[in-house]
Amino acid sequence: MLPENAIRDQIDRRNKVPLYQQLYELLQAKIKNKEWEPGDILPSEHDLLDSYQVSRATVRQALDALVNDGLIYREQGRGTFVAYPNVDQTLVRIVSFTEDMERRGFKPSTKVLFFGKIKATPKLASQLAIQPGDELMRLDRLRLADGEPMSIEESFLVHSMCSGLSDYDFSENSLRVLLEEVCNIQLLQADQIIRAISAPSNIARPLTVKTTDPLLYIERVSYSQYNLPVEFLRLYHRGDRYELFNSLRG
Amino acid sequence: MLPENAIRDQIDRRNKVPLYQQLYELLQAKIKNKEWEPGDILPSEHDLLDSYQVSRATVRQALDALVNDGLIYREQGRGTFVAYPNVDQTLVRIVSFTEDMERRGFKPSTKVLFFGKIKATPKLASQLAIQPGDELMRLDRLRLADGEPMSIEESFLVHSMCSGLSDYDFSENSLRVLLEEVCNIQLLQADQIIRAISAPSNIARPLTVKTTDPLLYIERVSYSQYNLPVEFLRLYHRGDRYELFNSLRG
DNA sequence: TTAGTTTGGTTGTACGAACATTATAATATT
DNA sequence: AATATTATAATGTTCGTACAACCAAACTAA
Repeated sequence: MLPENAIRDQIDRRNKVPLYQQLYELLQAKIKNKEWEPGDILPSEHDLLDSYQVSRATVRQALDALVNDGLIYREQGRGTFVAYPNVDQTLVRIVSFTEDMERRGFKPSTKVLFFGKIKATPKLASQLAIQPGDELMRLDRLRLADGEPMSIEESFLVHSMCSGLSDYDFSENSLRVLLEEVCNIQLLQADQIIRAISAPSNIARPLTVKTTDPLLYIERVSYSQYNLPVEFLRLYHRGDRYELFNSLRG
Repeated sequence: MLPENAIRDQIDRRNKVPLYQQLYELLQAKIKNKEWEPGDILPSEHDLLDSYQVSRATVRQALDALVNDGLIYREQGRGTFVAYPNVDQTLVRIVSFTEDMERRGFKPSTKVLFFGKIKATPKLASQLAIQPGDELMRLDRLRLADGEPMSIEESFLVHSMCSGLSDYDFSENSLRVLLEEVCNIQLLQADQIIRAISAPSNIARPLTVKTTDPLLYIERVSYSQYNLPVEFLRLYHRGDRYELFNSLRG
């Protein structure tokens, strides 16, 4: 983290970003940077409003958002604590394969299977709100956990939004980080469909499974901060190794 | 809706339930009872605080919860509207098969495959926080959509919590409604795991699929209002007919 | 007619205050 | 020493207020 990128641990009242949003991001950063670890108690609401010079309502609004994200939990009479990341976030937020695997206790690695420009098919075009025939970047990656094939990701990116990506090594760099740093695009929202399918032969081979074996198949469309579709993703997860977890309310 | 069960459309300040929670439930009921339909504009926050005699903070807290549920959405400067139920709620809240299928445009029906008492296996016991050998009620149902097999549900209920259920017809009555009305148990929380599997032969037959066909398999533990595990559920959804949908944030 | 302006209504953000509920630690009582 | 009480501090709930940002419609002036 370079000093010029380092976020000052205070709220800028001239900034147009709402105070609770700024506070939310500051606290989120502290948790993500392991400054506060799971089980740690956060400063009390009173301490926080004192430190950041905002009202309690603002503090609580920021904390509410973190509770909603599952990053913290509150216990009346005791305090607010950093949550244990046992809850699988894959069905709540956009999580990188790397983060996902580390959460699950695997060592992730990646092998690029294909990278190049293609023309949009009608189906891709409609998902990405472009014209059939428009240029797309396609990136196929085999994802491994502890060296064993786990998933295949087929990414389709709207080329006009990210033409500068060709020079990078996608087996080392995170696509999301590159999108943000090179193209100034943040993927803030996504919609996805989850199905169970039989492994198609071209997928089965690199995954080292049989063509009849079940896969957890996900199609995802991700949207930028401007609410424009940027990426269409096909995920093929090995049914015998990969599972999703989530919580429901009544 | 019998008059004695009808919820009075007002807030009871002697009730220990928080005001925002009461208001949340009242508004939720109006939406679920189609009193307000998708696209309809809700009364403004000012109108609501006037009608229910609470503060704006309380109104907003109730509305926040509804937004979180995806039941309403807000547009600054315009108003608050009932959301279109295009979003699949199956990964957010506990949804009955009936409701799920109606959302998807199918006509649901049910065939009971098995109903009786069994002894808890070690695995079931650990999931339900009871002792191996303790009594469970088991209910296996084939779920059909437009008359075609869609899913199989295997329910395991802690017998000590719901001994009065034996007399009911589960092909006609909703298990959740019976649990609530007969046993006074509400399923407010659940954790589940989602996998892709090959259809086991005993499941494949009633689903009318081949044993190698992929299924979307879900294991769910549901908890009561007292936070005690009540039901363990195995769901086998036909991979060719059933899919899940959800949204992610960045 | 049309482009710009005003106005009223809506949600969004933010403040301060008060009391309720719960958990923990300190203190008093038996 | 064990138990009951009290004090304190934390989050939970609710109120009232104010202004900002935004939208739509009515209005005004070129």
